[in-house]
Amino acid sequence: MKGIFIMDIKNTNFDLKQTADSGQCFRMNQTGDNQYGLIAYGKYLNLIRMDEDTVRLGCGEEEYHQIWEGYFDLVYDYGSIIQSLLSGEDRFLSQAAAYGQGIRILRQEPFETMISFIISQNKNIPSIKNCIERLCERFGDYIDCKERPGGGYYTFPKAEILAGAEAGELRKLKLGYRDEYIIKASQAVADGSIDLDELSRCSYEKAFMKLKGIRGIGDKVANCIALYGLHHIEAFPVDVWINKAIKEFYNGSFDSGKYQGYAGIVQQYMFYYIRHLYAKGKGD
DNA sequence: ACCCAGGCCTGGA
DNA sequence: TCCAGGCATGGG
Repeated sequence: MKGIFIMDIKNTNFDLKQTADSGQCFRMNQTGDNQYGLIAYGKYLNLIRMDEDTVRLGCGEEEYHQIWEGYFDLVYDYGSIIQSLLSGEDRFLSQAAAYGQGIRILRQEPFETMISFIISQNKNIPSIKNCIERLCERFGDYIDCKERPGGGYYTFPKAEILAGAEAGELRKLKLGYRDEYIIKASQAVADGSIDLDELSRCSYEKAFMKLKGIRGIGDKVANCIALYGLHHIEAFPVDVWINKAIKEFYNGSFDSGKYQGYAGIVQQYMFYYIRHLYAKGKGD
């Protein structure tokens, strides 16, 4: 009844490298040539780039439809958005869209997204990844795994677990001053005073305000959680890189309202492209 | 040693 | 409303 545990996905706008390097997720890593491994929703998924527009997922059909099709937003048509950007008059955006046309906006677990982006503040991406792995090793569940190079892995911790963690324990994981932010946010989720599933169903504006009520979550982090965890694709996170792009290519002001309803996708192309423009010493 | 990182909070103009 | 400084720590 399970069938073969391989799913080939045909999609012209699904690039593993671009998605893994897009800064949305911190547990999708390259494991070989054209090969990536992802830990999410308590599972490990192997992904292989087969050719231009084919990705092979190491999962069965049931798991695919239950988790990964939504996770990678594969039913959504990114092609038409890219086409409109390519034919638009904004030169920077058309180049950005052309460069990052394989990026997808992920539907990550809301709680993991919330904690991950609380950690992200004032850190670079490699450092964020290291912190998250340490957090998972210390507070997540160990899962035995044969498909994964390196064997078993740790799931992202549950809110109830982190809610009961001690600040000192988190400090040992090099989370710095974010320790109390993480504990308080986890407690809010665990005791029900914030309902992340409800926030994914309500409006972006309401979700944004509710998230900002949590200590350690400001405009930028709230928008990241809204976009990558709650799939409010109108959210437009502004970080140091987006600011760089706005300063350099838009004379200091950019109106994301021109892309009503999908500004977050536009933001993602901008982020990925501006980082590429500034990248030094790394061929690609 | 130095500077910056997918920022946020507080306090003072 | 806007800005400066502090924050805990690792990566480059």
